[in-house]
Order: sequence, then C-alpha cells, then structure tokens
Amino acid sequence: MRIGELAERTGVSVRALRYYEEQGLLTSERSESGQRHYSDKAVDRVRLIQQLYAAGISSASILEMLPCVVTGEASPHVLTKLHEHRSSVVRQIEDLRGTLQQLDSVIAGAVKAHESGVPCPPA
Amino acid sequence: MRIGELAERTGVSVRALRYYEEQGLLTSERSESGQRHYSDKAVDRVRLIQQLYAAGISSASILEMLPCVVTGEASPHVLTKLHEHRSSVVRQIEDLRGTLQQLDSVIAGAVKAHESGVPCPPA
DNA sequence: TAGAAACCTGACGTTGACGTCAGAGGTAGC
DNA sequence: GCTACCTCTGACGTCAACGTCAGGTTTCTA
Repeated sequence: MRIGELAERTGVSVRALRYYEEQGLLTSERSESGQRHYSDKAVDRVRLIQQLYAAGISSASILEMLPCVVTGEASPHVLTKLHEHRSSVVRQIEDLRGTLQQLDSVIAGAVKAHESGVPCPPA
Repeated sequence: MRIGELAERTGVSVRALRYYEEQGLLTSERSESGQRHYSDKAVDRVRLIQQLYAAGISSASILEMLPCVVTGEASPHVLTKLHEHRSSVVRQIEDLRGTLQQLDSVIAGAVKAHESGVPCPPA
C-alpha cells in the first residue's frame, strides 16, 4: 500500500509516517518514481510505535527498543529501559499527587479567606 | 542576597530566575549598578513558582494567581482557575495511569517473548 | 488524455521554559 | 590595584513531534 492508505488504516498522519521514517522507526520500499510502498506488517509496526509513544517514550528510546521487534528478541537491556521508564512514570504520578495536595491546601485557604470577606488584590 | 546565591539555594538556574522576573513572577531590588538583590522570602517564592510549574500551570496563569496564592486570599475568579487546574492535574494523573498500563502491557509482551524465545508480539 | 488526487522533497512554524553566547561592567579577596 | 569570579542586557539556539506551505512529479479515474 502507499503512504495515504497506511495513514488511513493507522489513524496516523502522512506527515507523522514520514517523520517515523526520518527517525529510523519505519522503513519502506520505494517504487521507480520514489513513492513509498508498505506491506501489511507496517500497520502493526506503526501501531507498536504509537503504543510506545503513548507510553511517553521518546523517538530515540523507541529506536533503541526496536531491535526487539526486528529480531524478535527482548534483550535484558531493553527490559531495563522499559522498567526505568516505568519508574519515571510512577515518580511523575507521585509528584502530581504532591502538587494536588498543594493545590488543595491553597484552595482550602482561599475558600476560607473568601468566606471571611477578605478580598484578593487585583493581578 | 544576589542572584547567584538565590539560584544555589533554590536549585534553579540564574537564567530561570531572570526569566521569572521577565514574566513578572519574581521581583528584585536593584543596586546602584543594576544588580538584583533578594530577601530570604524570595526562596519560598521561587519554590512556590516551581511547584506551580510542576503542576503544568503556565507563566501567564501563575502570574494571575500568584498574589492570591501567596496571601492565601482568592477572588471567585481565581478560585475557579484553581479548580480548573486541579481538574487538569487529576486528568494528568489519569493519563499517566493509562501510560503505566501501556507500559506494563509492552513489558509483559517483552518478558514473555524473552522467556519463550518467541518473536515479540505484533502489537 | 485530461484533470483531480495523491505523492515527493525541502524547509520554515509551533510551544514554553529556559540554555548559551557575546561583550561589557561590578564585586570581592589579597 | 590585580585578578578571578559574578552579574548585566540582549538575542539567538534548543527540544519533540509533528503541521503546513511551496513547487514540482506520479498515479488514478472518467
């Protein structure tokens, strides 16, 4: 299939697909005239890439993990990177929980001040 | 203290502190020669700014709510904004939870492939 | 055999919070 | 008063994952 069909079947923009190729994440056969042609497997490939992006993994890291798909082997190194990323996501969640508490205390204080009739200085 | 000391005490770069001032988030006294001087309270101020940034709140919004947050007083408008940001933080946490699930499914697939010597899952 | 639709390669735009550099002046220890 | 470091104001650079435009070629359809 050509790039437009792959875009339609994956829900990813044509520009994004060209970007994936630019980053080395996706390959294509070229016709005489230079147009990209893909096999059906490209659909799964793109979906995998999207899944990794959805997990907040950068292009560079995805590129590093792709040999897992290409060779069919998940190296310990890739597993380590995945676990590291998982830890960082957990940390982000914990940070946001702290932020939420901070916001809540600010809101609570603000509500109290507001109820007591103390105005806020104009910004 | 001068800007270098404030940077050291808060762990924020000198450039960032000047940026905060540029955005109207932080003020300073100027010496004859134009150098910035800060009181001890600036340390807390910078930390508060960092917390709000960590909550994904933009400079413009921080500028709008900072006076109220500092004094613990808030107009209904600022209260509304605070609640909006609280919702956005909750959403961010939910998104990250989804990210964790994505990661776990990728990790599970990778582990399985690694243990069985079977190719990585197609998606 | 048109003409529309899809495709190609650059290359600049987007967004925010800074990084970094240049050139000049200020400050502090000895 | 020398020297090393600190600070100043611009102003351009950076990063990520594309969006979007320009100008030209290829493919499909009527």
